[in-house]
Amino acid sequence: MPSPLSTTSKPSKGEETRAAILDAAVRMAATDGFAALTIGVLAEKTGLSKSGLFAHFGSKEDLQIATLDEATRRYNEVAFVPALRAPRGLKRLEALAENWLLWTERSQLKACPMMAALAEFDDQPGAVRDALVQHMQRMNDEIIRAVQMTIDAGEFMPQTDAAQFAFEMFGIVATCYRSRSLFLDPKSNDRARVAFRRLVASCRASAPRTGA
Amino acid sequence: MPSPLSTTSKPSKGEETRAAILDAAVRMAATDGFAALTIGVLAEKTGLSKSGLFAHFGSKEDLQIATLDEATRRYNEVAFVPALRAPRGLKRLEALAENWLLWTERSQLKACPMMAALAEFDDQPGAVRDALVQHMQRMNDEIIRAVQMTIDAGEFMPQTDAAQFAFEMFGIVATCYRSRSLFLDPKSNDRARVAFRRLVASCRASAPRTGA
DNA sequence: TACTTAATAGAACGACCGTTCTATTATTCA
DNA sequence: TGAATAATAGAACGGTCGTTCTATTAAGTA
Repeated sequence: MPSPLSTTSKPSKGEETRAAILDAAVRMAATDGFAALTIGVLAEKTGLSKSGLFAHFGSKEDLQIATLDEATRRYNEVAFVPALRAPRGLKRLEALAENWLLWTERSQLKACPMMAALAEFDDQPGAVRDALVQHMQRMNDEIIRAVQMTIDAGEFMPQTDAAQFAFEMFGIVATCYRSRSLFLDPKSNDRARVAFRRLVASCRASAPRTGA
Repeated sequence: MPSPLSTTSKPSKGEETRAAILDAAVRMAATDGFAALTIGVLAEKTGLSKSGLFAHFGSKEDLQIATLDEATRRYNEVAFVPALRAPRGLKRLEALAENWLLWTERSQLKACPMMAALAEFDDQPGAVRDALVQHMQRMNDEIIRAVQMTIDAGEFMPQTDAAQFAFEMFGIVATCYRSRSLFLDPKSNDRARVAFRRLVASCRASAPRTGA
């Protein structure tokens, strides 16, 4: 039995195909939603047999969770970690927002798999929902930390409610994604940026300028 | 053949059961999502046979659209129309926001069926998605109208972007619903109200006060 | 009340679902 | 290279899906 967790050393054949499956799964969840993520279709798309694919995961539920984990890993890789290169405070907060808005196209995904998961599992109890809540909770906590740093840096007013800020920032990004997929509105990104600037302005320590 | 559209005159037996089916369908879509809205389960829940229920709708797709229409009808009945009793301008806009936040519990629904539909159909082409886009477009237009009235009343700055306001207001409400179902956060409503006040404040014609 | 039509039940369909079992083919490692 | 083991294929399962057909019961109407 190979080590279940992917190590940095040479990947075995099984680990390679598993990675290929998850790649297809993430792309598929983003495009068609988790409901369309059936084992039969996924097997066809990866050139495997149903049972061959199934053997990599003990159950459909495990496959869904693994897909969720992989999507989170990619978000961290292309959006969160790069934003940490920005200096603590408002600069970093802005980088977090911008990277969050753009991470799907940077990952060549048609939509955000996390948002798709949110939509389909937020009211359906089970292990998938639990995993999802944990991922989103962690993301939310990271935003709160970044806001707190901005307060500590003196760029936001000390009475700024960090959790409230995270709530609103999440809403702006989520609505941007929805506006893209539902209304196909090319102005979605700019709308989100205007909203974010408005939110930031209302928390600024110095006299907030009302943007255009 | 009875008249397909429900009239105000005496309802026939068929119309009665159809209404009962749609009532169960809306409640079920809100609670478990549209994916769980299968004909078998719905038949069981209404005490009908599968084929008996099916006969009321030509197809599953028609059932989904009818469920969407019914949900919209109820939203208009308990949220939109009552808000029109408030005087044009900011008062009405605030009533729209508050009623939008509270319409599901006033309708005894566990969640918002429209938000559930948004999540599951926003990227899946078909007649259901088309109907959904139309409903949401209409809602959005109504908000834009209300914002424009607020501008005309001199309560918002003339350069206020009404479409941008609608975008952000939609995001606030949507995130509130998600925060309720995903994080089960009892503070969700208050968070949404704070966000809405912030949005309103940034558009006020007189000097905007930065709320708590 | 009789007749027409609407409303519903029941059985069956092909398709796909997730899952299990067994067999066969690759890969790994001594 | 050869033995142990991992990776995959293929067939089959019971279950549920949406849908269709035919028969039966209920409702509306002259």
